Order: sequence, then C-alpha cells, then structure tokens
Amino acid sequence: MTTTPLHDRIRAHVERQILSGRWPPGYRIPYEHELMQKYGCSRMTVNRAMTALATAGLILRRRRAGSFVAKPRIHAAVLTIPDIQTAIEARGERYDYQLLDTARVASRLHSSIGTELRGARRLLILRCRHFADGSVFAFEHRAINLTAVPAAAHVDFAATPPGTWLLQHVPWTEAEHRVSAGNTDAATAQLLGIEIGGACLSLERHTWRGAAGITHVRQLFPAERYDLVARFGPSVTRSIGARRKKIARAHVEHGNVIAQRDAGQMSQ
Amino acid sequence: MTTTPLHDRIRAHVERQILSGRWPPGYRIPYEHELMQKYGCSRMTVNRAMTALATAGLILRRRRAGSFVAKPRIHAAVLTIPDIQTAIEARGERYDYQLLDTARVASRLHSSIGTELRGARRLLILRCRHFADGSVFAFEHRAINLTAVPAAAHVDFAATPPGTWLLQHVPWTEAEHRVSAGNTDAATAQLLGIEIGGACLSLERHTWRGAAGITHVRQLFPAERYDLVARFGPSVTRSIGARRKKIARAHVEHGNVIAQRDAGQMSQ
DNA sequence: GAGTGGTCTAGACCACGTA
DNA sequence: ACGTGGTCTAGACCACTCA
Repeated sequence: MTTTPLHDRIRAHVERQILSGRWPPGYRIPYEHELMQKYGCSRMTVNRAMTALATAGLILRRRRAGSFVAKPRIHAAVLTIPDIQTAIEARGERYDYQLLDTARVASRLHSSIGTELRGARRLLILRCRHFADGSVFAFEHRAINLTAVPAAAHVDFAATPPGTWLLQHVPWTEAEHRVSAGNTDAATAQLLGIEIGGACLSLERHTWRGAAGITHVRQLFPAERYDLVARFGPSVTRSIGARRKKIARAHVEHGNVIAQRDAGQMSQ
Repeated sequence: MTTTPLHDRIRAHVERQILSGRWPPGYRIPYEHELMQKYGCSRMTVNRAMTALATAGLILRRRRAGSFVAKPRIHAAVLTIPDIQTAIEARGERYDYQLLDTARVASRLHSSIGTELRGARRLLILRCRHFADGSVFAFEHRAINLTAVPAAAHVDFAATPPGTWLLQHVPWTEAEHRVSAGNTDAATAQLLGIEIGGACLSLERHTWRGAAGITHVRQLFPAERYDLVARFGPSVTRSIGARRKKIARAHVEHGNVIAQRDAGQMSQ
C-alpha cells in the first residue's frame, strides 16, 4: 500500500471541516504556521494544500488577514446568472413570484426523492411559480432537506423564492441536472399558462454539499420562454467527494451523459 | 504593475503549445530538468506548473517515461458517455447512422455560423440522423471548421458519424450548449418520425480549441427519447483562454445562464 | 540500474493589505 | 509597521517504471 501524500491529507482534512459545515462560510482557517505545527511539516507542504483549496474555490486567501471559507456569493468571480429572478431582471423584465403551497413530510413518504436526498429525515416540499412581465416563466416543485439545512424551516418562502434563499445561504459542491422536453397535459398547461400539448422544457436538479443532499427541484418552462446555456472546458479529474464514481455509473444506466465543468455560481 | 509568477508563465507556455496543436496528443513534453535549464529556475517551480497542467487534464505524467500531452481518449479518467453512438449502445439498443447530405461552403455564406466558428474560411456542412433500435434518436445539423480541422475534409462521414470522429481526433477546450424545447413543424416531425406538434428537445453546441472554433452542431431529439444529464461542482476560476469574459457577457444578453464544470469526455 | 516524476525540507525574499 | 500569503531555491529521498 502507498500512503497518501501529506499535502493531500491536510487538504482533505480542511475540506471535511468546510463541507460538513463545522467551518461555515467566513470562518478563518488556521494560519499556515499553525498548520505547520499541527502537522509537523514545512510551510511549502501546508501551502500546497491551501493553494489547491483556493483554486478549487473552497477558500479565499488574503495576505495579512488569513484564509477564509469562501461564501457562496452571487457576485462570483465568473460572470454568470445565479437564479431565475436575476435572469429575468437581467433581461429587463419584471419578476414576480408566487408560492402555491408547502408541506413538511418525513422523507420516507417521498421514497423517490428520499433516495436521492441522502440523509434526509425531514423534507420541506414547495410548489411555486416564477413570472416574467406577468406571464408564467416557470413552475417549480422543490424538496429541501431540513436535516442538512435546518435553517430553511424558519424562512418565509412566500416572500423569498427558495432557490434564491438557498443560493445565498447554503454552499454546494455537486449538482446534477436532467433536461428533457415534453408536451404538457391539461394540468401542467394551466399551471404554465399555455395551451394543452404545447412543448415545455423540464429541468430537474439535485444539489449536494459533500455527501448530504441539499435540495431537489423540478422546473417546467414554457418552451418559448426558456433557453439554457452551458459552457465548460474538458475533463478535470478533481475528487472533492467519494460520491462521483457511484453517480457516474448511475448515469450510464440511465442514458445520455454529459458531465461538465468550469462554472460560476448557479441557481439552486 | 506586477509580473506574473514564473510557474504561471511556464504553465501558460506549455498550454499554448498544446492548445495551438503544435504539441499534439501524445507529444512528449520536455523533462522537468530541461525546463529548469530553459527557464533558469528550480525544479519545484517547473514541477508546480506541470502539476497544474496534470490536474487540469491537459497532460499525463508517467514516472521514468516523462510527461505527455493527453489524448482525447474516450475511456477518460471520468466515466462518462462520449457520443450518441456510445450512449445508445450503453442502453443495450442497436445503433444506426444515416448521412443525409453534405456540402462545402465558404464560411461567409453562413454568416450566423461563421461568426461563432471564428477563423473558419471553409466549412463542411453535414446533415445526418441517429437511430436507436430502428427509430430516430436524433436529427443532426453540423458545421465543421475545415480551417481548424483540415483532416476532416478527407473523412468518409457516410461511414463514421462526425461527432464520433471529432471526439477521437480533435481535442477541445471549451464548449457552449444551448438547450431548448419546442413543438415540431411538419418537416421536422417527418425527420424525427413523430407527429406534427410533438415536443422535441434542441441541443445546440459550439466547440472550441483555444480561440479557434472547431464545430457547431444542432441536434433535435424526439422528446420521449432524450434525457440529458449534467453533473458538476461549484465555481473554479480557471483561465485557459481569453474568450471567457466575452462569451459570458453574450449569455447575459441572451437569457438564462448556467455555466458548468467538472467533466469527462463529452460528445462533439 | 538508471532516470523520471512525487514529495518534502528549511530556509529566503517579496507583495500586499490590515492595523 | 507588521504579519500574512506568494513565490522561489537548492537541495533531498523515494517510488515507480522502463530498459
């Protein structure tokens, strides 16, 4: 057996503190010389671990001040649109939001969601709609893992869209999208304000922080109103978590897979 | 002004050789001690640059043998589906391919494509269909930049799907997707073998190698047959090219943006 | 066996931002 | 001014792998 390099163990340790939430956004990570003493190694070794975390976007480093757990900020380094509200307003259209209903359930009742939102014992279910200039932009069905995000239980989601709140308060490390198209049935057509049989785009998204599922959301867009753009570069084999291989295998069983990289902030 | 770090300049120099095609896949990069002499620095500095390129997936490092430009291999480090043929066969269905027609044009004739495929003076236009178990899986309209990929002029695309060939022969660094849904008109419905008005998913993709556009493709899928999956982690501000900011701005003007990262190989 | 990359050291100087 | 991180050095030993 070969022992994992020390710089990798240091990086993994700090990473665990962040992904578990023990070191929340804004937390000041121990100085390099403190980590030197803790691990009994030279500063170059500590520095390599911290540099890797900084390039991965998990921490921010500031001279003289120290290193800090990165906040899931909207104005991220890369220019992207973080959520539906921002997207609509960036077009110069008026954004409105409507909460339809909410429910709290034990996750076992939603077995299909529960299997994806691992570790969820309590779920918050939301249904809502987004409007652009008065017409329906998207219908949204969402589940939030209250076990992983207990603070969500006390948020007034009639006033704040859940995606916007999550994006501003919960860092995420992995996401998976499913995109598909379909003709609407009567109920869906009414929710979207289009005619029965009209095409709609379905965007399904799972979000994780480390191994814990954060949220699952399914958004339906009237076909003519939505246009999803994705940019990325080729393969980078980074291993933030151990989940990757399992999920990738699931993809193969499912169908077409396009795995992607190189992002800024995005909607939750 | 602050001078860019030496390790960054070394990385950028090697990166340019690869992205320009001067160092093709499989090319052996100079040994670390050679780069030390060339740049007059210590091995740690060279090593840092090469390590960054290796984690970015641009090069492969092998002890005793040296470092090599990574090949755009299908069985990449991350397990993903590279193209439609592989995706269909992974489902256990039979794959068939049909070339409808081809044309060679001067790029100025296709102004809408020419503006995206920068540097293209000659374009190869293809239309083809993909079948799964005998029924239409996708209709594809593609443009290949013959200026950037001259070898494509001599390929028999009646026998090899263009996406498959490109994936195996041309490395890419950036891609942009547009996904949308719509109801089919009469001509499209016939091409896809579905009824008029049936929903279809449109996947539009631009691919670049460095600053040069490689290919543009628009694929239409019958709604019930397609399900695109994308996985990725959060922001990593890597700068492979200079194109990013410009494109990101274009996105904002256009509509919703989701930029993404963390990929394996994908279809071209 | 020999030569590559992987890792690590124990220093050093500098840039920068906070105080 | 001071202490942080950013960078770099000139070594070192080791693991691995090809010849």
